[in-house]
Amino acid sequence: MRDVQQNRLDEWKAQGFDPTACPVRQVLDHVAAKWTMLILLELANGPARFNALGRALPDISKRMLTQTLRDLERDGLVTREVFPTKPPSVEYTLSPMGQSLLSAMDGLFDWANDNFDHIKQARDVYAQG
Amino acid sequence: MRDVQQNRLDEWKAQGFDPTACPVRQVLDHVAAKWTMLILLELANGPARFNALGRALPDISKRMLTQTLRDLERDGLVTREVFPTKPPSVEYTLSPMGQSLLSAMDGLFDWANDNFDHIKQARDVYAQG
DNA sequence: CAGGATCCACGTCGATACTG
DNA sequence: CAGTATCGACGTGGATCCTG
Repeated sequence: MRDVQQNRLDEWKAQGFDPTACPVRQVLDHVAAKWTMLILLELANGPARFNALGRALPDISKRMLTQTLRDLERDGLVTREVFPTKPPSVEYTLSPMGQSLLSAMDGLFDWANDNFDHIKQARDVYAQG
Repeated sequence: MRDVQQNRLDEWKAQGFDPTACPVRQVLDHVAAKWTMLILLELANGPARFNALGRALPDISKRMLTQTLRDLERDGLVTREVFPTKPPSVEYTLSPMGQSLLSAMDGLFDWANDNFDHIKQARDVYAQG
């Protein structure tokens, strides 16, 4: 609430504290990134090549697949290996850290499957009222 | 990968299956929503009023606070109660389902705190190579 | 096969001003 | 206090075309 609490925000910034630097927010942003988790889940089945991932996620564009894989590689969640065949083939593998992230997400996945019906119900009720 | 796998996507759609309707994706979108989790975490400390939440999250705008709270209420994760005082006061409370979502997120929160340093390291390494 | 580059439509979000 | 309404900036992502 910038208009009400600009003061506090400014204090934080003056002290070199950036609320957007919070680890939880950073990881949440990652999780939020629309494709990251789907790709990680796919790689949980084993290493896969670029187009194989594309086939597994029919509604992703090449652009986004490339970009998301770069981000994941950059953050050490996925390993990229190029094989000098012709035409070239590239294999993506879940890193140990990527695996541990998926493990940490398990609770959330289960929750999603268990509670989505409740959410839909809540939405219906809300739509009435 | 629309150009490569448009066929498969079309098949799915023809069968009435919408990949974006996947519970996991829906919940992930929710988690992604930049402010939802921060608000839920804040409400974990107990019920809070509109401006109290704003004070706790200095860099949220009134617009986003309102909108996010509406979404949470709509999905049954948060309860909204109006007290007819003057000026009016509104209290937001975590619902049981909201609490269970937070519990399901615990693993992820812990992971974020434990592994964020590793991610930063990976980024540094990547920035070099 | 595995991308890189470019263009553009769209949705999200912040800032601002106003209300019961 | 707790919002609503409106506008404009910005980022994200899809479509398309090109390359080693």
